[in-house]
Amino acid sequence: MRQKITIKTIAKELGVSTSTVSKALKDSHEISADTKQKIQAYANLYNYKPNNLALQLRNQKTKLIGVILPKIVHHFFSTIIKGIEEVANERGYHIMVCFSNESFKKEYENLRVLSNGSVDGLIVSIANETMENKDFSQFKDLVSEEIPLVMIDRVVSDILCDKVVVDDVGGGYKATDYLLRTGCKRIALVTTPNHVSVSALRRQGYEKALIEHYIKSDTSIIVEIDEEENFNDQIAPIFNKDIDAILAVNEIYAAKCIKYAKAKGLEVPYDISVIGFTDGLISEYSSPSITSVAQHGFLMGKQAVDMLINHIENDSEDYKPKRNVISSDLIIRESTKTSS
Amino acid sequence: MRQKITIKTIAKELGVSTSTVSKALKDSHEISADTKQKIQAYANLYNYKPNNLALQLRNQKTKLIGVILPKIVHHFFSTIIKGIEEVANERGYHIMVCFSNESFKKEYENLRVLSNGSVDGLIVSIANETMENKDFSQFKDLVSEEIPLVMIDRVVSDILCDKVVVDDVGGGYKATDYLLRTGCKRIALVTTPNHVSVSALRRQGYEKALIEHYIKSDTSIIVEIDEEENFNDQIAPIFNKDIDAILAVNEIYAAKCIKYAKAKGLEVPYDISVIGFTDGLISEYSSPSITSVAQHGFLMGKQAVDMLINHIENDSEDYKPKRNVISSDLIIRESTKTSS
DNA sequence: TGTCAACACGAAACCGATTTCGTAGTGTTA
DNA sequence: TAACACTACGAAATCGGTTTCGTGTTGACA
Repeated sequence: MRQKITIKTIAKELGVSTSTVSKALKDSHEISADTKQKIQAYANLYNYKPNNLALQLRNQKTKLIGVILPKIVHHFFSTIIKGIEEVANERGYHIMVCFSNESFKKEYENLRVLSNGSVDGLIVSIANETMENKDFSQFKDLVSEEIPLVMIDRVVSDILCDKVVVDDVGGGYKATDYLLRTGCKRIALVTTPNHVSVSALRRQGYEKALIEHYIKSDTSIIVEIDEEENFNDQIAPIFNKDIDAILAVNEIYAAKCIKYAKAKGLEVPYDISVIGFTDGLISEYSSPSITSVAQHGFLMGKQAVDMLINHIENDSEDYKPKRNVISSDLIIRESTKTSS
Repeated sequence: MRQKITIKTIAKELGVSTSTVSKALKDSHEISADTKQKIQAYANLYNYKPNNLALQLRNQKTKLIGVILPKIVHHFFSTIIKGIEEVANERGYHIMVCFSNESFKKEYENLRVLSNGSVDGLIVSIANETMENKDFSQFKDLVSEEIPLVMIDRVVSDILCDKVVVDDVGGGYKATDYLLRTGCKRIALVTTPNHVSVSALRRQGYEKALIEHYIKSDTSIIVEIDEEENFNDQIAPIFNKDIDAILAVNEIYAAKCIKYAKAKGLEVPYDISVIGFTDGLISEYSSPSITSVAQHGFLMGKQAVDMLINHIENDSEDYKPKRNVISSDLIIRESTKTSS
């Protein structure tokens, strides 16, 4: 990079001290109008910009927020980022984004680097691998170092920090309840293995709704997809079980189920209703469009960063962790019958 | 934040100088084994981490790359980010992500902040608004300040920096050519206003293919969507023009066209073929799945960051700008006939 | 004419590291 | 014993700003 112009350069060039330059650029009353004018003109001419690093070091704050998410090519997570970035910008912050790719090691590495003073606070959604091996020590370290932290979506309860979560139980409940109210009797559940905490919660909601309608949940129509490659082989069995509806824990599963049903000659929603989670582009634009549980990632991002910045800028000794729950709503489209 | 432990703390506590501590922590031969052991043990015990800001200021490099994109909730751009982040991490960098939301002002603001020494280099895809008003002065400033810059996807030719672009002309050509080869005769184009540079290029490819097949392009079957709200009203006219295929400049337009065609009782692809751009989730999971032009955003991100870091780490005086073109491929799915 | 306040500016400390250079103390050698 | 090398460490400069405090000059007032 070319020789940057600094306060020192200006001071030397104009034969004044660095303090004078600094004050003049801030329009301090201590400096005479003449000198100010001269310094400001010079600074403008040579396009002087104060070095951010120096300011950050001096002020002991970076106005930067670290964000660590499991993945990015995903509607829910990208809307979260959008929400975070929007509010962060409004409040004068920028964001550093990292991805764990669901890997414990990469998450650990990112946390390590970002907690070295690079950022004023962190927003994290935990990687699946970390959820499985249950090693949360690095998060506990953050808390004990008093680095402001907000956990979103995938959270663990014994870490004392702010949290924003989706009401996944409620979402599962609402979807299942809606299917039952529109006349469905046997609702299959297409989900992921249970260690994925959000799936487990959605399943709870599903089971809760069934119970309320006096229906026994039947594990033979619940599929836990382990490898996405042979998705169709894994869901095939439930189609022989007289089902008239499917609740899928994400929109890709929902779309795949619809495709499979069509291939089997079933018509959606007349022969079979389908509801997915994650109200993304697939749900909106496929045909039939898919009824789905919206999780409001945008709102989640906004709330998370608001809590974080409040924490950062509030230097009272003891901060009481808050927990926000974002309710999930059912967006009704063409893949379900209308309530009658 | 709690009182952080610094080199100074350690030095005072152990009664040595800061230089000794610094050297001991780097295992310098200048320090006796005894002293080293003592200092390292102390640092470990109190979980000392060197302050990143101080290091960045000292080393005059941040190991940070600024990324400014028009939007995030979009398959193409999110894959670009993924590509950038992956290679950046491999090479020891992190990324700061900002979004312009297609706004000139926000782009300008982001550029201003990031070029203050916060990052070692920038990757930018220009906002639509900037494309329209053609004010690229801030980019020229970056170049003259010798801040490494890579422009991706939406680029302007008279800025002397590295570039990575998609072969949009080729993509438009390949798609149109394929439609013609599979028996389509009248291919409508559903596009955006022409100032969006990528749309203009895709249209060039479309027209080139028509010419090669001795077909005159007919503006009555070309629609420039201006407001997405009444999309259907805008495309309705072309359906009365005997068309047997549609080339849409993005996957949302393609999906909406398919939906509209279905509603009109047309069957895809037997009555009408459809091809979109951006090979995202919609194309893959809707039914019928949509034949589309893949733009390889992942690859684009990887190449961009590679060029950028090469530039950053190569301090030879004159850097010659490079320009990579990523070829776009046709992914054939169910919304088009098979070639026979 | 002496006193004092206001003005305009500079010196120096500071943020947290790294690194160059200097030096006290010890041991070796002629 | 004088000269010298080596070990182990510290002082100080540096990165680029901000901020506190001190000070020389001026003018007003008694």
